Amino acid sequence: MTKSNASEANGLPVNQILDGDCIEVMNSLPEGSIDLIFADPPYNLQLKGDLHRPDNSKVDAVDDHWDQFASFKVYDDFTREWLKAARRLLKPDGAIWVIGSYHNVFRMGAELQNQGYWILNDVIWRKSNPMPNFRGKRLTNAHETLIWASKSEDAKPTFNYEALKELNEGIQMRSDWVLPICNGGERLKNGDGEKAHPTQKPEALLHRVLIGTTNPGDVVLDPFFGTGTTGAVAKMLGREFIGIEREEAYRKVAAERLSRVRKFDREALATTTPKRAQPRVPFGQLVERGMLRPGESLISPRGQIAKVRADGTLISGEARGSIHQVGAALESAPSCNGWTYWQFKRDGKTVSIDVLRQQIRAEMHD
Amino acid sequence: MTKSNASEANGLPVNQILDGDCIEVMNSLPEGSIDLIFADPPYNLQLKGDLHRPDNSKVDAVDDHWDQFASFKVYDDFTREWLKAARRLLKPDGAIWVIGSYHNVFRMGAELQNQGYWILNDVIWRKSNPMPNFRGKRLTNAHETLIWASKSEDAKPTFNYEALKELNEGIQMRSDWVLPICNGGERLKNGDGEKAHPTQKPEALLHRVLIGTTNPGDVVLDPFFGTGTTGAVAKMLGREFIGIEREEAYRKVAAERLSRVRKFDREALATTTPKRAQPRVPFGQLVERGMLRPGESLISPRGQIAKVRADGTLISGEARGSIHQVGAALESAPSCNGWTYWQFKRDGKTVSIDVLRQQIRAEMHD
DNA sequence: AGGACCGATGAATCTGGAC
DNA sequence: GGTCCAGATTCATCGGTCC
Repeated sequence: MTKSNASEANGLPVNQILDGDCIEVMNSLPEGSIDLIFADPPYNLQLKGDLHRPDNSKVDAVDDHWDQFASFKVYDDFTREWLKAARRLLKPDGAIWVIGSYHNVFRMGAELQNQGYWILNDVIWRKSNPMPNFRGKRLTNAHETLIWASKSEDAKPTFNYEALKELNEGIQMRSDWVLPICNGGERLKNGDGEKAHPTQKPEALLHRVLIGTTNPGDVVLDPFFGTGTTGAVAKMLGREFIGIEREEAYRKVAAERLSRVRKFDREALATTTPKRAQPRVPFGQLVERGMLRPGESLISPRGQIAKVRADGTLISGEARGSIHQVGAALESAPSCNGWTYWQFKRDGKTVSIDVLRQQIRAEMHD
Repeated sequence: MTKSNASEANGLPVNQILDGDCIEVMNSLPEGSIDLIFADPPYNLQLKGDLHRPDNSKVDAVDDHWDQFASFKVYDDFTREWLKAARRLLKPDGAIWVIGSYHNVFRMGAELQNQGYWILNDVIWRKSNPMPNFRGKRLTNAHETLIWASKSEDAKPTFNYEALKELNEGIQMRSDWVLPICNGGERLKNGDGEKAHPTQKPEALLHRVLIGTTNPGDVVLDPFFGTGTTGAVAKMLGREFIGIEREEAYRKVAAERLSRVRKFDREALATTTPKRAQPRVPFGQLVERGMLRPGESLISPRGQIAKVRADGTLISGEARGSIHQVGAALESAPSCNGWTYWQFKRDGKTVSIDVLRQQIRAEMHD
């Protein structure tokens, strides 16, 4: 194992690049310990003879006379085993991202579903500068597909909705992401000036994945580490990473790369707080604290009146109950957010009751 | 069989809507007789409860009986059978298009490969106006996936490279297609003014498919005909169609629609594409792409400093939010164009962040 | 006539914490 | 584990009405 920055957290070898077959190494790590897995597995079986069975025996069918069905079988066996090992490692609310092209992504997607993973979204990385199709026999292959899945249907995976919305300038993030391919200064070269890895992923892609589906301190595993883009972005963003890579040349490039990466400071890593994370304020507290008086009138958007009662419930005609229940009753709606629905009068002006909730929350920060 | 426009070509019931189960009907047609199949099968959506918009209106979901399958096993059996029947019908150089979402497309793609179909491209239909994710729990589901495959690896499928290039303003057509969903006047309604079919596809999508991968006079089969978009566009473009549809209500709507369709003149095919507006660039993309670093300082015209956060928001004193919001806060102004307001330092010089936006836009034109 | 405003709606695996 | 209920959540487009 390469342990230049060796450290341990909860028995996990975090911030290291582990040497070996990804399935074996994953099976050696403790069950239910990983928050997120990002996997960019190989699929170019014809050109790369580096695919091995779980028992490490060499696969002949791949570089032998090309037999589509035999090779799909081999690829499916490989996919099944590493996805199984990955699922064992995930915490119950953990999640996985896989990336691929039409050569392999359908097989990965089907196997994810077969194993009980629950697909949350498929995401299209739309390349702003793809390689053209020179022979004019196909469409320009201008995208790759990612699949984001939780460990099971009833899991509660991390999703930083607000942070992604901010990244997209206030509009909810879509399932198609326009990002350039990795080239220029970001593209790692070996000593001969050749690209160090054929499929190095752009850091921007991992930035979006990690901002959106992990929190600072989370442990992110990449079983096909390559040049370590996942590790580099994880380190910048204050996440822990574990990389697995069997090729020494890639481990070396990745380790050197990681040594140059610096973590962003804490303030920069803070992202927009979701409203759901803010402390709950019972409406009754406004009455207890005298911000609203029992008997005082609240006004609906359509001018209907409800009276505040001493226990923090409302009464309006036949309807009585919480601010939400009475609002829903007046609107004949299945639900209603009473905080944004009701207003009251102060000094001749009409004010939302949510202003009072914000006052209480502001005090709680002191 | 509905044979209002009954005709025969090479023993094929062309330009008709056939009644019945698509597998049985396909098996009754002659082997090796079809040039192109376009298939929009049930997606096997698995919806639980109702979904309401934030304004409390209810989403009219796809809950039709024909979209219900008991298990992946049942869906896979169905997929295997209709793809097998489809492959028997194709001419040796014929091709197939299938469309789906992440619920079913991985299973279709894997089965296509298993049966010996050869995938030519996967194509992303990027919806310009998708339905948002109302609960903020996922990414906006903003695309669907099509797979274009030939009958076998050594086939020579029709591909009208030049025609697609023309459709794309002289640039090689990519594998991601931006098209609006089908609504407005094109969306077929039933007598009650409700949508006639829950998943009617836009004609523009079929236009591109048929222009790109068929020739005039080709026979196009759609085994899940629905409201007959495939037939309508085929007729307009001078292709023959065969539709199979087991729901009488859909057959009726489709037949009526087809009776109104007229074949285009050749000139009518030429369309002028309006100049696109400048693409919107989210500020967060500058951060994801490393053009600005989390923690880096931006400078206002009056020398005030704001720090960039990892989600593309700024923080300056008490103010936090988008580049526009923080700029407006510092100026006590109702609004502010952050792009022209903020600057940063590079190599000792002060540069407007708008320069970075222009860089990104320049790349997007490639 | 034209612009502002409002309501409707689209293939969706769409909540979470307390008790 | 089930039940209850607070309360958080939307973008682009079309078509109709109002000013």
